[in-house]
Amino acid sequence: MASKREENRDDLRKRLIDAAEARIAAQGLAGLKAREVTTDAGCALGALYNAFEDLDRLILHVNSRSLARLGAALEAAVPPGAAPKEVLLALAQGYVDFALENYQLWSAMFNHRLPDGVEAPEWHREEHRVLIAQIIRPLQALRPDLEGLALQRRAKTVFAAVHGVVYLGLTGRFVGTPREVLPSEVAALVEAMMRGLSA
Amino acid sequence: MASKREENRDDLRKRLIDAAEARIAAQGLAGLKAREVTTDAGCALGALYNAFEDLDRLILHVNSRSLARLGAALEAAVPPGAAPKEVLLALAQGYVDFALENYQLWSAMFNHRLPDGVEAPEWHREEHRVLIAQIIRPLQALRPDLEGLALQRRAKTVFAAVHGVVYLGLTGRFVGTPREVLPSEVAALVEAMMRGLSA
DNA sequence: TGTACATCAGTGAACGCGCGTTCACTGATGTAC
DNA sequence: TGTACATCAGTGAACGCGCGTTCACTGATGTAC
Repeated sequence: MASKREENRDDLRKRLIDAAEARIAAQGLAGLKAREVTTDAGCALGALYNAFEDLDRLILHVNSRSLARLGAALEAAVPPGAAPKEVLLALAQGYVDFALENYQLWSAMFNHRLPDGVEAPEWHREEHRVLIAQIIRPLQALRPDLEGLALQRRAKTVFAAVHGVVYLGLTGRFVGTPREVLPSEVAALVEAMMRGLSA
Repeated sequence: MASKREENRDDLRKRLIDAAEARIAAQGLAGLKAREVTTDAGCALGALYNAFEDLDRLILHVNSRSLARLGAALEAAVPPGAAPKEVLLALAQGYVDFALENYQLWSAMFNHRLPDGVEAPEWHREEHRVLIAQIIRPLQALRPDLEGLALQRRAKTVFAAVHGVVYLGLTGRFVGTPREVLPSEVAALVEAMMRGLSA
C-alpha cells in the first residue's frame, strides 16, 4: 500500500495536471505559467519541480490525457457493427467534434514542442500509435491489398489529411475552411478518399 | 525620382528582409533575433524600428516573399496544356517539393502568429487568396457543378488536406508520414480525391 | 509506544537571462532664401 | 552656389519585463532501536 509520502506526491501531481489542463483549456498553451498553475493547484512554485522534471513534462502529461480522451471520443463515435466506410466517416466526424469542443487542449497536443534535442518519451509515442490503430482497422477492410507498413502509412496519410483540414479551419490561419462547413467538407474529403481507395 | 532618404530607407528595408529571410532559413522562425538580424543587415539595433513597426512586421514581409516564391514554384510545376487532373497532381507535387526544399521558410509561414488581437494586413491576406486561385481553376474543370462559394471551400479543403499530410510529415510531430514516402502518399491522396470528386 | 535521527517534500524569495523595444544623442539629407 | 535651419534616419546603451528555475530553509513523514 502507498505510503503517505507517495499518496501526497501522487495527489499533488494530479492537482497540478488538473490545474494545467484547466489553464490550457481556458487560455491556451501559451497562457500556461508555472506561477499560475501552482497557485491553482494550491502549492508553492517550487513544488512543481519536485513533482515534475519541468513545466514541459507537466504539459506532456496534460497532452497524454487529451490524447486518451480523444481516443475514447473516437471509439464512442463509431456505431457498433458499422461497415468500414461508416467507421471511417464516423471517426472523421468524431475528430472534428472533438477538436471543436476541446479546441485549446486539442491544439496544445500539436503545438507543444520540447526543447531542442529532447525527444518525447516512449510511453507518449506509444499513445500516438494507438490512435492510428483505430484508423488502420477499417482501412484494412477497405484495402485488403495493402500490407503492414504500406497500410500504416496510408492510415497516417488519411489522418493527416483530415487533421490538416480541421487544423487550418480552426486556427483560422492562412486559408482555412470556415468552421460552419468543417463537418461537411471533412465528410466530402473522407468520402472522396474512400471512393478513390476502393476503386 | 526617389530622394536619397527614400533610397536609403528602401535599401535598408530590403537588407533587413534579406537578413531575416536568411536567418529564418538557417535557424527557423524561433531563431530570429532583432540583434542578429540588424547585425547581419549592417545597421544598428534601433534602425530596425525605423524601417519597420516591429519585428513581427519584418517577419510578415519575409513570409510575403515566401508566399510569392511558393506561388511561382507552383506555377512552374504545372506543365503547359496539362489536363485538370494532371494540374492538380502537379500542384500537389510542387507543394511537397517546395516544402522539402524550403522547410524553414515554409513552416515560418504557418507558425508565425501576430500578437493577440492584431490582424494580418489586407495585402497579406490577398496573397493567400491568390494561392487558392491556382487550385480553383483545375478544380472548376473537374467539378462544373460546384458554384462560386462551394467551389472555393472545396479548393481550400483540398489544399488543407495536402498541407496536413506534408506538415505532419515534415515536422515529425505526432504521427507523420515519413519523408521518403511523402510524394507518393500525397499523390495517392490527390488521386483518390480526384477519383472521388469526379465520380 | 516512545525517542532520536534521517530523509525528503513544501516554501517562496531571489536568480538569471533572453530579448524586444525605447530614447537621448549624433550626423546626414532636405529646404528656404 | 552658399548659408542657416529643420527634419529625420542611424546609433547602441539602457530599460523593462516576463518567466522558468534554483536554493537555503522549514517542517512533515519514515526508520531504527
